[in-house]
Amino acid sequence: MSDISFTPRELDVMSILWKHGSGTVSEVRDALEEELAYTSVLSALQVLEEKGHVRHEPEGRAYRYFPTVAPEAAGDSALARIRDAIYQGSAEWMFAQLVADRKLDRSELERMRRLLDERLEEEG
Amino acid sequence: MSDISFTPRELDVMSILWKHGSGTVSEVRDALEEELAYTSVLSALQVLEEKGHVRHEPEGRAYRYFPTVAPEAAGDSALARIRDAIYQGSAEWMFAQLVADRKLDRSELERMRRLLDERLEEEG
DNA sequence: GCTATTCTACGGGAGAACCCGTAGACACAG
DNA sequence: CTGTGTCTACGGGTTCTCCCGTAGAATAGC
Repeated sequence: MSDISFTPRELDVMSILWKHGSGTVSEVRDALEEELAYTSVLSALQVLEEKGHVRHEPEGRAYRYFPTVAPEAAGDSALARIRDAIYQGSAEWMFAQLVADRKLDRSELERMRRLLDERLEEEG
Repeated sequence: MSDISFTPRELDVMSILWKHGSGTVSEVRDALEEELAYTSVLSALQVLEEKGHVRHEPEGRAYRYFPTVAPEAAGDSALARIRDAIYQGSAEWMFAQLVADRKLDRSELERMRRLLDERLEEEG
């Protein structure tokens, strides 16, 4: 499996691109929580492009950047890493942690159960 | 909440300590997949200690290192980070990814549902 | 006692990550 | 034409990460 991973700052930037679908340097910069210099954000995007996680198209005088990696792919990678390293390979244990979160309300939990039921059905 | 995070190598080391409860430099070194020099492993542990993720006790001539952070705490941090950055804050979406994993067998899925049911009960 | 082995402490080098300033291209306003 | 503003390219400085060699202390073996 392609191992997709990001540095903390790269993840910040990718998160914004995933959220908005795409972004120019200025848009990413504005969406970023921390205030970085324009060129810092540009650098981050150029590095991400070098690594193949992002591509760009000219738009007017500027570039518009698009993610080339789906969040699901990045998520799979990240979750597998956590499962193996922190939960010793136990998806169930990780799941238990997830479900233990007090912030989850009843409707969310019910939708989760529904997802699980559907998954169990297709399992046969 | 305290934001716990590890570099890739640090995570390798912590994973071993969590798995075995504790470890000397040699033990960690032996358990590591990649073959590192003895002093490389020592360095990693010393850095982890500096950061407060690990402590040590003398044992015979050597030091025995103990994690000071529970895997659950690290897991919570890591999962929250993934949820917010990759799944745009949606625990449900992340959950769907988790459950979609084809490698999960029926009994695992059923135990997950049981956990979910218990959680729903205590939700009232 | 003497040697070999097994530790830790220390320091440093290579490379990645991170951040930014400057230079130059381009467009637009006046 | 002449600023003024916005954009990318480029390069460099700083810090972190990662890895390891050497030095020296302590122990074990003989």
